[in-house]
Amino acid sequence: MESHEKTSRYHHGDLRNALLAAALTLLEEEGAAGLDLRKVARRAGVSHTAPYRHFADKHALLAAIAEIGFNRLAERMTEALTSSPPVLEERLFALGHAYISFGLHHRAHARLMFSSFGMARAEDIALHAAAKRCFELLASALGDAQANGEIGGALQAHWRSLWSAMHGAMILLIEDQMPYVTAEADGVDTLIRHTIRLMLAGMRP
Amino acid sequence: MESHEKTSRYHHGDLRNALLAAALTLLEEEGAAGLDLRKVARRAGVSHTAPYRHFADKHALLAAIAEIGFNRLAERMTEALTSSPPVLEERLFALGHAYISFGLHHRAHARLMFSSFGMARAEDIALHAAAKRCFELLASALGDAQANGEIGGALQAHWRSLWSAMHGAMILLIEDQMPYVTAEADGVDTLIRHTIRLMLAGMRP
DNA sequence: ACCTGAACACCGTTCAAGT
DNA sequence: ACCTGAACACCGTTCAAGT
Repeated sequence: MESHEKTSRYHHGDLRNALLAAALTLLEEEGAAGLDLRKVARRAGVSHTAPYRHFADKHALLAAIAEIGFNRLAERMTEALTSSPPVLEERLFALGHAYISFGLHHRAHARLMFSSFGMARAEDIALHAAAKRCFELLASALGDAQANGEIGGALQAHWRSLWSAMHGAMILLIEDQMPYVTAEADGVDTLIRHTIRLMLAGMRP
Repeated sequence: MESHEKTSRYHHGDLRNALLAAALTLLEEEGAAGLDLRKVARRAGVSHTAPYRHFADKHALLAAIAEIGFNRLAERMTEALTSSPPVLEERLFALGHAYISFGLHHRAHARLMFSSFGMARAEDIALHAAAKRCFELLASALGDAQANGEIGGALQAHWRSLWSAMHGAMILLIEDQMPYVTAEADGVDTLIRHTIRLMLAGMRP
């Protein structure tokens, strides 16, 4: 009945969020290897068993971290879209750039998001929804373009191909496996734009 | 001086290879999670410290496994190329198909190969060379086509874009993150072919 | 309702010691 | 030259117990 409990607060304050924040910090600082449950708990100032009040197991913590990542990525992609000129190639470039630079700036987080701690996906509805929002931004950009008559053909097929290309570029760059392209913006932007141009050529009606 | 020691054999027989074989079996059977050094040693019938005679640490064992993977992948891609009609689209499809179906048939192995236990790459010359052979097959297919006048533009840029797309498709399929495309051959082949056609359209001189 | 401490079954790695 | 056993410093997870 009292209003001082509007957000769920525990002894600690809000341990669930404190744990997530600690985990995100560890991910930035030490990469995926640094992300163990005991270290996260230590960082949040609680015993190593406290997290089990808030997450069923380590997997559940990772899923929550991944969900946060997809929400942030969707934000970046939405921002990129609104501040881009209303030209198809530029819109796709903005989306691709947001996608890939998110990955390059948060490597461990991106790896975690796109690591199928797999079937978790089907069960974790919130995680699934967050991920879906990201790739639907790309789908709707293509959908608009098709409505305008700028591109023809099978929308879903186009979208899958383009997304594959953006995702592959991101992963190869993150893992340092794209030969002769360092993570510097110039080479990355060139790769994104070239890829989009190649594919748009095939999508013209 | 004697000839009975042409291949290095130990008490065990050839523990190094026995360990690699055990690791590959575990990878198939249990995925990356099953690949711990003690389990590998147990499977090979030696104590859990014996592997350290042959691999500096777990990382080194993983790198050797990755190298085997790239060698096998290069084989599959080479075979695909030789048994494909001498038409550019078909040659690229054969390469993409070999690449992606390797990944789908050996998910844990592929994940490991393309997980940058990263800077290891720069140091491990054999691993680096094995990986390079794979993506040079794609580069030379495009190079031939350009020599024939079938495609124009910047060869390296084309190659990076196409490889990104093939890689992204493989990863998304492996991780079950390509919505509405199951791992069944039909949907996968359609995706590969569509992607190649889109890009080839942009490469025409 | 939320958290702790001891405990269990594991890891990777090191190091003296065995043959 | 090749392998073993005990040991160390860790994990994730469970469970009785505390407030």
